Amino acid sequence: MHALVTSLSLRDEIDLEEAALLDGLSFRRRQLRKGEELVAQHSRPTESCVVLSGVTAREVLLDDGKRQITALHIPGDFVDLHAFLLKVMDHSVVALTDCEAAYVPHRDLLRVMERSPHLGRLLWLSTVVDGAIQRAWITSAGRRSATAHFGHLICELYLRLEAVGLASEGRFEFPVPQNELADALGFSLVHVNRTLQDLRATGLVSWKGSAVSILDFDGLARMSQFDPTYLNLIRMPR
Amino acid sequence: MHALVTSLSLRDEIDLEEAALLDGLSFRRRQLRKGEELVAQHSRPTESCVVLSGVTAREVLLDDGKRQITALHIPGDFVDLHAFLLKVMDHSVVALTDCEAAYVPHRDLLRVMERSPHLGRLLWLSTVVDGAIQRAWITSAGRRSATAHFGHLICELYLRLEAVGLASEGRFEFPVPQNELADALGFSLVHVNRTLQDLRATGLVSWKGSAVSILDFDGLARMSQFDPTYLNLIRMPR
DNA sequence: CGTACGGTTGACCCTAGTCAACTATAGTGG
DNA sequence: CCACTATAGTTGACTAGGGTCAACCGTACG
Repeated sequence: MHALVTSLSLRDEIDLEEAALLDGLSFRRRQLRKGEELVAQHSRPTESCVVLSGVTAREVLLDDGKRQITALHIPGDFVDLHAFLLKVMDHSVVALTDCEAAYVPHRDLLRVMERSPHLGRLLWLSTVVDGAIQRAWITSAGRRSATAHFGHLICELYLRLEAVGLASEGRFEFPVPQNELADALGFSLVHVNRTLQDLRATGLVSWKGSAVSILDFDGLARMSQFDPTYLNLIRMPR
Repeated sequence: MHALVTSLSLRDEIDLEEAALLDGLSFRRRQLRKGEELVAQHSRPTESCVVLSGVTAREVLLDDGKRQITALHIPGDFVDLHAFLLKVMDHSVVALTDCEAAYVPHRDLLRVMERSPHLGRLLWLSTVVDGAIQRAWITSAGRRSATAHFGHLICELYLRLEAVGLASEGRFEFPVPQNELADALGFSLVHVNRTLQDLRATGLVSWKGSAVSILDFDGLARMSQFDPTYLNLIRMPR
């Protein structure tokens, strides 16, 4: 599980011994096609899942057929560490693109945490950062204009993808249709389309197919009231 | 810190030795008047804060003066355990009513976690449950009608308050003005008022001043698509 | 060349925001 | 006891943002 070393070391130094512990974790690898479930709602996972490639989403399906995506996950993200403590999944995790995922047994995670309380804290941290992102989403949904909401998400995705080497110079690939963006933003499909046009019109963003390009990050961040603090992409002792 | 024993034992058995560890935690007690800050944005706390009485809120202030409340906290809740890992607060925590709070030094928490990995997991769990609640809020904001959104919040508050003995028989005290509810729900003040009138008209809820009464919990839960699973108010080995 | 999927547009309507006034209630000081 | 004030709640009128429906376009792929 070397992906975990990379991902956890985004936020704190990992020493050789710790890296060896993570590298030695046993896991099972799985390929998923777009639309497949990585983790099912109401299941009681005994392993937790790390995204290796592709984009995945946490989704809640309501009785009336509506869907809300509550988080987007990119390579390196631990997608259901919660289940380790919550035991029962209150939502499902699905692949928005073809994906590769690694499943690590909970008992192995437990062993790592016993041997290294520091790694335990870093795992904890990754769930806490998820929470911080969710707070930003709540704020966007409640109090930001549609363009600011969308722009905020683009800033967030860019920094997260850049941190794992999947974005640079303002550009990244994001092969997720407007349909799914709508469920992440809480918009209708039509409104996503129109808001995106507004964003293009500002000259801050270009988005063609799956090629996203931020033409003026500072400008986009300003108009979206985006402050990257919450992502905690800073290496410091934790 | 006996409040912690009560609160952590909502979700798992706590044995005598663990209870003694928690009871022995040193802390400083503080009284707060309505409107005062428990934890300031951008601060780097060296202690984490447990609510002993009153209602508190996590709030984000935007540049344009708008405010979003991203979480409500009630007695027993650990309000900024995150800061233990995030280091820098990306939001503030304020008292919505007069409050009492206990501040526990991080180094003492660390010691407890070293002596009892199980308690460490339960502390972790409390942040993970916060995350689950935030996901429910995102879903409400994005995909539920105004009445369902509000109703969902009422169900959530009731179960959380009931779990700590502050609600029973469908009734609880919630001395939080519509103004603040608006910032929690992402509504305008006027819309809170009108949505509350709609809720009253359904006959499911009565809300007079600070006296909230759920007249038909199942009915309210049904119309709000409320499923209590996410609150994890079940005692099981974690 | 047809089909499927994703993106785009227009027309219409409803939900919810804004502004502004007004009421109710509790607390305060004369 | 009665004004006076501050806070909370309520109402009406108007408007803007965003949802819904339905059609249409563009492009990749078999």
